[in-house]
Amino acid sequence: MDEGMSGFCIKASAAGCGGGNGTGTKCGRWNPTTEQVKVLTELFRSGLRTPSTDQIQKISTQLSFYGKIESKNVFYWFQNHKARERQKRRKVSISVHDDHHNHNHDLHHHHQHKDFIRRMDKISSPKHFLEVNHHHHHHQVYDHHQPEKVMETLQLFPLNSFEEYSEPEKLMIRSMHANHDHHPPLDLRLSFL
Amino acid sequence: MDEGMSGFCIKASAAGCGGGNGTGTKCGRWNPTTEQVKVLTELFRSGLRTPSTDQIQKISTQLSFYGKIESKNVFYWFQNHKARERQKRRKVSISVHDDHHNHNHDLHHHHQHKDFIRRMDKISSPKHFLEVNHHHHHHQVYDHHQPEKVMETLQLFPLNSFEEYSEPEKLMIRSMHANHDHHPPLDLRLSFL
DNA sequence: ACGGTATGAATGAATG
DNA sequence: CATTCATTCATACCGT
Repeated sequence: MDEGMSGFCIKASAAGCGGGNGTGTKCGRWNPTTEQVKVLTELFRSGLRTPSTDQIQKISTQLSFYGKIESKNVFYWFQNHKARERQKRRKVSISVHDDHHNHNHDLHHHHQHKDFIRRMDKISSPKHFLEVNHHHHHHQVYDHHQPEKVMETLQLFPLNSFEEYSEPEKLMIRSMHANHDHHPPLDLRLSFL
Repeated sequence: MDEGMSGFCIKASAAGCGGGNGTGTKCGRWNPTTEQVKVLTELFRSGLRTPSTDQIQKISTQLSFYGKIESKNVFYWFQNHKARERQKRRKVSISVHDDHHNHNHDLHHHHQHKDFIRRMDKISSPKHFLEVNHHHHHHQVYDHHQPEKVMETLQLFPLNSFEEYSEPEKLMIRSMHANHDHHPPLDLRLSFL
């Protein structure tokens, strides 16, 4: 897995890194070698989560033996790894329960995939509050319109209201949910917000 | 990383993966049904761009009626959809009708709000040897569990003196631990078990 | 069979 | 530390 799964992500795009590092590494973005990842992972597994500046420097120095690397890469690596690890731990696998799933009332379209039942526990989704953006013009022009409330209420199937329910799973939902917008009962369909 | 890939179901023996369905659907990757895509697209169209965790879970639960799906799929779907839309939008916007006036938009939203980020400054480049000379008390920066001993002090490589000059790169935007009179307990040599 | 394209998944890099 | 953006990798799928 991880890098081990293949270990060929070495993309040598000779795009003038100018760096002058003889390794012909791509400059755009650090591409860790398998060895580097291995070591980093090992350190992480050992319990290191937020290395100090000194540690970061040392680590990157050592890792530079395997290829181009900068301290900030190490820094980011740990940040990301930690964050994603946690994120992963907080997934709620819901579709594992096969109640009456014979959902084949689909229309006769092209190809229909019957791939099911498999417990691929992986990361899940991040959480955040409603970020009904405030039209702050960033350097991007997306998020054109965030409807105040996406009221679609796409009632497509026998909705199962599971508002604040937490299955006996390991819902690690550390709810930072301060207060949802005082949603009274909230009909919980596909109408969010 | 551990969280890297998912447990691919390369061996669709009898577990999930459809168990020899005629379509030979591979389990490795979520393949949304047309209904799922339809709903997702509808939601997107209605303005939803970055669903919160709650929303993601609700959506995926609802969509599971149509077939196997997990929260992460929904998460990724929105991420990708948003990103690609932006990317496409960008391609079209590039040089498209720049009001031939060359607006001198001198000011950009360049955040020069960096102030106390100097710590990462030096981090940008690997230093010489590891100068493990600092003594200090213990102040673990490790999150929770800190293996009493994480070090094996396994010298992997010849501690070369690699001096990578740091280019005028941005400095890390982040204040590392303010005072570090004390250095981490680790004696920082790369080590792994 | 390929080759291109659409898109799911992963992750480096930021920013607040 | 949480969340988001961008880029890339890996596949599924479709056309020729």
